[in-house]
Amino acid sequence: MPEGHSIHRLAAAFDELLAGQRIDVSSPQGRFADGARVLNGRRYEGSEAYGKHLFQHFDDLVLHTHLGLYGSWTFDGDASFVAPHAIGAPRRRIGESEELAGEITPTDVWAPPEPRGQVRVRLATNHGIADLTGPNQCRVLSAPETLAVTSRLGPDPLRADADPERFITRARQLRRPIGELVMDQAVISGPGNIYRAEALFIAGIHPWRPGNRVSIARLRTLWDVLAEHMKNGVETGSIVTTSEGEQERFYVYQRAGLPCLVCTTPIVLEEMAARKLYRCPRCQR
DNA sequence: ACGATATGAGTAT
DNA sequence: TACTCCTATCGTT
Repeated sequence: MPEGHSIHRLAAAFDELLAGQRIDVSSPQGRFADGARVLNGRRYEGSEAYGKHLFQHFDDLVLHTHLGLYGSWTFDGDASFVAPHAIGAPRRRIGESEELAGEITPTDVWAPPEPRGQVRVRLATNHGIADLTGPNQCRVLSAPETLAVTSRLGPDPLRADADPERFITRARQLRRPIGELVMDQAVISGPGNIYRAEALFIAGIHPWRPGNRVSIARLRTLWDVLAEHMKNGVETGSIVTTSEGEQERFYVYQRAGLPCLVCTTPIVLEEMAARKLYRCPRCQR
């Protein structure tokens, strides 16, 4: 899935492609027919990403989506729609994986493609489309309802308004393992299973250590590591947490049984709160 | 044709 | 801790 960095990329992409325009909103699959009718023809005012939540403002109404484990947005359009992209090469898909958009010729006459698979929502202009499949949240909210959602989220390291002290204070109050707290969106919003594993490794923290037994200094380091790597994820569109020169993308994620890149001890795979947890038994204390 | 899996999270027990 | 939701993909029969 899309961790927080993907959602921030989406917000930027939508601002660039749709802001200020009237949008044709439909639900090819039909499961969002009512919402699509309400939003259809409204002006796109802007996007906001908060943790893994995306809020898209259509006049006074908000399309709130959450991609869950396997949701994704797929883009297609003519050169004016897809070509310029503030955050790197145009991507056809933002979700489980991103692919480079195919070759686009300015002279192409573009026509909207048939929806592929279960498209819950299609946002369309004359120049392009964005199709949403597999979200675990997709609904229309008022502004106050939007605030009610974000007010339950912990600070998002990718947001300028994030307060790391809120994360540190909360973590220090809880006895649950720090590995669980990093995945708890009420404690810190945006990180998912990959950033969890990798940041705890880089910060040298044992995932099962209770939050209230991780020092303030190490929690601050953990926040900084998360912020640094998630920002890199926003810029590049992919998660790579290893240092330059390293062949692997990850230190521990999906490396069960393989030698730790730092100390060669085999990486351990366990289960934590029904999710896979990877750690180095020697580097993380 | 199945079945397992996935970068998530709410609700029930 | 388990079940539920949502979908595509890849491996195995």
